[in-house]
Amino acid sequence: MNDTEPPPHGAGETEAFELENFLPYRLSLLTNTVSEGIARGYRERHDIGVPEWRVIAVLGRFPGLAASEIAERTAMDKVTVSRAVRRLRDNGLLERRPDAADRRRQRLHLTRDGGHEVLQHVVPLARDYEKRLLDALSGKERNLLRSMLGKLQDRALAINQSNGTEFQNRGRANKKGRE
Amino acid sequence: MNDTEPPPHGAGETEAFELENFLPYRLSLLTNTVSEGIARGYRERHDIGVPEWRVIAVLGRFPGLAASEIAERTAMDKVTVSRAVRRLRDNGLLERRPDAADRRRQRLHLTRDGGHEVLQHVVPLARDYEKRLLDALSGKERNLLRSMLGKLQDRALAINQSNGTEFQNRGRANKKGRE
DNA sequence: TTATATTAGTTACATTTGTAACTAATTGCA
DNA sequence: TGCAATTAGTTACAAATGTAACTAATATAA
Repeated sequence: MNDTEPPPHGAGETEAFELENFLPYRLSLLTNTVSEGIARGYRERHDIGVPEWRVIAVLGRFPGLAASEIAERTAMDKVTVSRAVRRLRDNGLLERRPDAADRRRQRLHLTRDGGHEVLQHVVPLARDYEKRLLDALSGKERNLLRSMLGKLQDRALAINQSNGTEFQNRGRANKKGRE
Repeated sequence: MNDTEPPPHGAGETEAFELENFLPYRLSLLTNTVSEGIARGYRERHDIGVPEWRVIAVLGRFPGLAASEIAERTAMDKVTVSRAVRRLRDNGLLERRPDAADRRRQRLHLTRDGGHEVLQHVVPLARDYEKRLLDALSGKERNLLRSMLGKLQDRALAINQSNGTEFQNRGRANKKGRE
């Protein structure tokens, strides 16, 4: 009905680049689908987004981290963390405690009736989603997937570093060290 | 130096949720790293972003698609496509031709000296990045990866549909069909 | 010490992105 | 026909995000 068949391959054309089979594109699709699916479990109920969820998750495991340490661990940049922390504080999900040794630094803790409650509600949802997702794979595949994702992540970082002048997927929190 | 060891496992705590081993988180990290790495190849040189690149890639393979059809094929929503098309037009990378049969619709084509040029420059970059990335895996792993990503994508869509009322990862272009 | 550089965290501004509402054209059907 | 529902695409507004600039505190070293 429309002239939508693959192209006549005129002259010296770039031969058929298939976006739908392009790994980065497929990764992006999958990530979006999965993130959306999980976010739906907490977004409205708890009025938080992905950055807030990550902060909560990390603080659940490592209470007392400072914002900059969260940024390091979550690969979010410090502004994103700062904003997430503010929202969480505004909603009573976490509190700050001044660091005795360094007055720039604020140690962060989930509140018992706020952050911990959310954590205990969301963690099972997240785990359940992950489990249901991984049920699409065999046990052998699951192991291989983890291993491959690790290799790909390492490689991607290596490529990016070898390419551009310098780059950090927020692997380090701050924009220091440049030139 | 800081009190950052895993928690004392107090009372009925949610036991150690490890964000860094959570599949959706790892997918998100990898996607961001890869997207950034590729985008650096065209962002500044051609003044386009990911949505524009996708539109160009799809039009390279399927010349004459309308914006709504691009939205279907790329899983972007129609507003994103509309904006990308406008920018590309503003920069002379593509042109519209009215559809004879349906005057709402505009058939889109890359310009020979604009869009095609970008396409022919960026496609090799993209392919090269993908190749370098996949070099981290064995041939067997590469095949398995593709197959697993397919299974996971299908499963994720299935989960999302079974969960929320309704959902489409822009798998369909418009927000029709709702109630 | 005291000047300089670094770090933690926030604020300001510009861009991007999503949702909803809108216009114009087409389709369905009474 | 002709009127309601649908579709293509755009616009308007709000929320999210990134970059740079900033304040305050600490570390470095002359």
